[in-house]
Amino acid sequence: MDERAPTKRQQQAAATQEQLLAAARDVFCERGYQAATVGAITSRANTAHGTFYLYYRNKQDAFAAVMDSVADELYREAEPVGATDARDAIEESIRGFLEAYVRHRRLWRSLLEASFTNPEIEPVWLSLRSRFVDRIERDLRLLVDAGTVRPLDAALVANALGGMVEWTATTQYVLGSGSTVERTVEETAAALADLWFAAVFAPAGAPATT
Amino acid sequence: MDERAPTKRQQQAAATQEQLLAAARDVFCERGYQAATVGAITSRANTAHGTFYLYYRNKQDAFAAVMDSVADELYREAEPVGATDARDAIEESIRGFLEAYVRHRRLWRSLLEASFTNPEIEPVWLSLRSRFVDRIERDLRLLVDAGTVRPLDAALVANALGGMVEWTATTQYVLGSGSTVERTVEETAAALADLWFAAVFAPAGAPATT
Amino acid sequence: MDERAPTKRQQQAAATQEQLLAAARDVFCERGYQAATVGAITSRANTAHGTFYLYYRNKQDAFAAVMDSVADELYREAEPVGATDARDAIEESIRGFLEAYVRHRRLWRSLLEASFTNPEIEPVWLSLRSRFVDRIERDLRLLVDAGTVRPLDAALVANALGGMVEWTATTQYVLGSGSTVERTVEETAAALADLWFAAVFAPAGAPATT
Amino acid sequence: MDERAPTKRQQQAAATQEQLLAAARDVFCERGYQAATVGAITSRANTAHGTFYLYYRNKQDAFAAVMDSVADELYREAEPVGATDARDAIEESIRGFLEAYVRHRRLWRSLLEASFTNPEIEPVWLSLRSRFVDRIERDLRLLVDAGTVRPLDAALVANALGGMVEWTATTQYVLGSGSTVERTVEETAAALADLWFAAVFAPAGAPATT
DNA sequence: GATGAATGAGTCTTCATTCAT
DNA sequence: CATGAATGAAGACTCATTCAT
Repeated sequence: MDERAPTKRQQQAAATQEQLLAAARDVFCERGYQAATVGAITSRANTAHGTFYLYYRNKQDAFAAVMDSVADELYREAEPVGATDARDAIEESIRGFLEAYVRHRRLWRSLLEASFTNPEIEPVWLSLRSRFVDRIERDLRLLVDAGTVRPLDAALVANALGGMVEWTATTQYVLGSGSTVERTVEETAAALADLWFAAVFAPAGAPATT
Repeated sequence: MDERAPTKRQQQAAATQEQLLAAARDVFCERGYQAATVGAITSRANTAHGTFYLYYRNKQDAFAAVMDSVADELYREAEPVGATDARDAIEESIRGFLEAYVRHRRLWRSLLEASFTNPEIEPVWLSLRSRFVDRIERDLRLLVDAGTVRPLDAALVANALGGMVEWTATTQYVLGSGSTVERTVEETAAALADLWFAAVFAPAGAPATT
Repeated sequence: MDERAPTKRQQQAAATQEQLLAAARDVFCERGYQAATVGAITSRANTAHGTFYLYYRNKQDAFAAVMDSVADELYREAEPVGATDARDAIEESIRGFLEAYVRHRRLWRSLLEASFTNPEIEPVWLSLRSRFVDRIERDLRLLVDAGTVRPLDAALVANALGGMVEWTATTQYVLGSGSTVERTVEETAAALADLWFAAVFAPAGAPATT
Repeated sequence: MDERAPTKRQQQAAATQEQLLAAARDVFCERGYQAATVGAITSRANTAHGTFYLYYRNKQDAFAAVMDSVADELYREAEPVGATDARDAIEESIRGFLEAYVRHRRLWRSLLEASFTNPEIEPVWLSLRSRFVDRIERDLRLLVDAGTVRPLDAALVANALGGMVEWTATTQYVLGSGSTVERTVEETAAALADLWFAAVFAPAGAPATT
């Protein structure tokens, strides 16, 4: 009976929730987590204040919902399809990530803010992050198992290299404008890919110690 | 009049300021930035509430003072004296950094929180960070100029490698316990040094593309 | 049209109202008056929120209905049938009252709470109470008219003695556990009957002034 | 140093607290417990909203303070000095109590309301009440020990007789005007004293059972 | 220099009630 | 009859900052 018929009321309700979600995303982008208020969200969504609490338990809950709704975009996995070359695949992948990151920089900033401010948000962030890191780890493991690269602590290395990219993006594109290195996404992707490739595909033996 | 011999009052004042600074450090460690209150600081310092404002303009200012007072410890530069080997020098340097980082993890967390929450704190963090990154950049530049390593965008690479270490430390030691990779400082330092060395000292030509 | 034969809809409606009433009783018992919410009642009754307002004007109204529905149980009049002895009759009556009181202590508590909080409930409580007090008054009046006891202000005395029993029950069985006197219902009934009997059947003349 | 000199600031602080206490008493009288708001209290006290929280943890705390400050008046112990006659002493005592009760009827009502609404207030009420009941119990025990009256369960009887007076006062003077018996304090005191005296000083043996 | 009393803006959250469907 | 989405008023509490003493 309730299978196939989104009642008019259900539609309206869904629309309301949608409005709230969109409003929340906007407000979190503009103000960050702390400075965002439920009032700002509802007034932008053109709903009554109390309506917010019909759909979200509290600000935190709404924030988690927002992050969830953009998770795919945030860590668009830029699957390096068709790249015949490992190095190109890496660069392409990094560039895709950086582009997605830049596109949502405000939201990223809010997520980091929320995670550091509010311990209950941390898991949200970590799970988002692990989608990215886990894929790296998996790929590394394959390379190691195939003997293509020297033995590596896959989990640690994935976290380190993923962190390198993530943190470079953060320092360059999220934090205080121009406070650090200023490079285009292209340049940055190329340089990071270079480092990444060199780090992973280095010859096994203790490298020549200059 | 204020040349020689600190007046008794001046001594008193210095002592008071010292108490406030110590109290502030403790409180920021325990509660983080947002959750820290001026009241908590003054009551731990055994001073009146208003006294705080004699020495610091506001919470932010006190936080900056705290971070400044521990800056050297935070980024102890573990100058790899006597290391004859580049690889050893890198590992030693990274280990020193990680150790300092772990020792002050609470304060680091507060600093990150404060930076993301409060734009005015960002410069404090960036300047702290640049003490570390700048040294890396300088060293890289020497290597590049000497032709020891392939040409590199020193600023970008320094930021990336520094970020790799910093962010690995953050995810492993600062964030929600056990949420990610768990390795000892030793293990982590070794793995990071390996990556770092490989990344920097890779042969110049486009490496063999698997 | 609505003479005979309750329509199916009417039966449905009656059932719904019954569910709401039962749910309301449970919720008032568990939470008291203030803390009870319409939402808690409807969700326990498995009805929509709005349905509540089809049958009750508001929370107050539902509460009155609940109290009305249990009125007989609350002040079960333990008509002391067959008691040949006045004293026994009194004790039996008191015991019956205390037992009923204890059985419904939660609801009593709610009623008192509601009466003190909400002036409109007072009449509900007073009318419930008067069922009890009025019977005492009537009996007293009979005794006075028959010359069996000394002249008494029947209304006042009935209120006083009734209140003695009622309030003893409240302090012993309704309020904060163990905060006052702790006696079994038996013991309490016996002692109260003793006082009651002595108070009513005292010799007329100014009693011996010790 | 802080022995004998109420600083000007301390005086002002004390005055502020005094204003808040008086304002709170007024507001609780007028609106009852639930309906009283911190805002109403501070605006009547001509202080900022936050000032309230300098002196009281919350509404409950302020209420307890109010009740404490009028405790003596509430249960003025009308020590029946110079009464040569037990009966007169009882009546005088009861009258004193009723007068105090009537004088503060609004506050009593609030206290009952608060006790039933708010479990944490119960102890406040019970301790106030016990000042009254305990004295009765003590006196009863003396009479029993002296053999002047028949053996009685002093605690229970004190609670019952005290409750009789208290509850008569409540029903007659506190609850909905004119809803029950209407008698002057004089009349009520006389009747209650009569009952009390008869109940306590009844002859030991099971009295003639009509 | 130090004190600490006073300020008051700012936000979340609950819930009785209504009404379009 | 029943539903349940939407409303919006109402209030408690915190805390950075000031300033008279």
